[in-house]
Amino acid sequence: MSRPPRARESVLDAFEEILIAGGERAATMDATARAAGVSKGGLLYHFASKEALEAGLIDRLGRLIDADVHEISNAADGAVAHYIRTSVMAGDPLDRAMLAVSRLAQGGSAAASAALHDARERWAGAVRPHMPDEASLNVVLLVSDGLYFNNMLGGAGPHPVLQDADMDALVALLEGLGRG
Amino acid sequence: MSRPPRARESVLDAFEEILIAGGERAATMDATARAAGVSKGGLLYHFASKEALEAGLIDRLGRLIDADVHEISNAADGAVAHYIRTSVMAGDPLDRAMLAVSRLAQGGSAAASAALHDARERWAGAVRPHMPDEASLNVVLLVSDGLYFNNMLGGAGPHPVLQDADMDALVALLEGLGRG
DNA sequence: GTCTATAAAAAGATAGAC
DNA sequence: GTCTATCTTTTTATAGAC
Repeated sequence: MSRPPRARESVLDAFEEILIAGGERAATMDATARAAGVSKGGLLYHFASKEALEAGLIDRLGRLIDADVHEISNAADGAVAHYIRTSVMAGDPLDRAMLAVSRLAQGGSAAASAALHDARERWAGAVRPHMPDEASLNVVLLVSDGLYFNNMLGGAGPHPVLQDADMDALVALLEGLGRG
Repeated sequence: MSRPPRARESVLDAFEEILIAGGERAATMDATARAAGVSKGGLLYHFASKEALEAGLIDRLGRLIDADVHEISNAADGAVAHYIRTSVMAGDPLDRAMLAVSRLAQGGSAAASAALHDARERWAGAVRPHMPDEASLNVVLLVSDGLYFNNMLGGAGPHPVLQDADMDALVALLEGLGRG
């Protein structure tokens, strides 16, 4: 249980934010250092290379997924509802890490792709016990992926993909699938 | 009906390919020119800036979407089945353009994001007449988005998201939704 | 741990020859 | 239409002071 240095976490936060807002191209060491309020040299003390910086972010995602999978399995409102409703961005640490690591995956990072694949398998494991068959499970997983996809493409659209009422109807429909 | 110069199309093909394989960062003017077999100066004759190159690719996507929306509406195997089955990458020109423009959208290109939002709305328009309500329509759209999302994250996984049999079961389930 | 200074390579773009 | 040469800025990374 090593508590990571404050500056290190600030750098990771800044890197994450720039990846989300501007993509891999915008997320340079320089821009990250500036946003984190440290010098380039300061950043390089904590992360000796760009690759190390990316690895740090991927590690952070892994820790957040651990907590989330546990939460889904114990959700009071039901695993499916909880899983689907939290697939639309609320801006919490997991959402942000997912988005940022997705950007890295798009940039060709094999480690980032592997981390996302791994996350998806662990979510599948948490939801599977609540579904009658694999086809229904696939619908739930793919709808969640679809929500992430829309979040990922950014708020460029005039309105969110789903209104609150649409989300309620969607969850009801998917839970119907869950009851066989 | 202007037929675009061969070299221009080669440049667009190369840019698309590099975006898909390596992301926005890898898709430099230099790399694109090299892959297209022209010099940087040659590329810049056809596309005067990086922005113009991206706009060229977005235009290409728009033309392919036109054709696809028409095809979905007239699909012999049913709109839903056709839409869902073609959401998983076959490597055809539309798949490639979608993937490449998604990379640009991730990089913060507002034009790319707008083009993808527009495509989604047009697909919704083509599928809506075949669904009993908006909740069912949303499931179909989101499953399609989810399939694209998984394609987008690349073949890093040990196996595709869906086996053939899983796809058949998925389509059957979604068509059940379509029948109310 | 954090900084400045600097190197080495790569980026987008211009100019002008052919 | 396509090329080479060149300019400017940005990017990653190193070296070494504090």
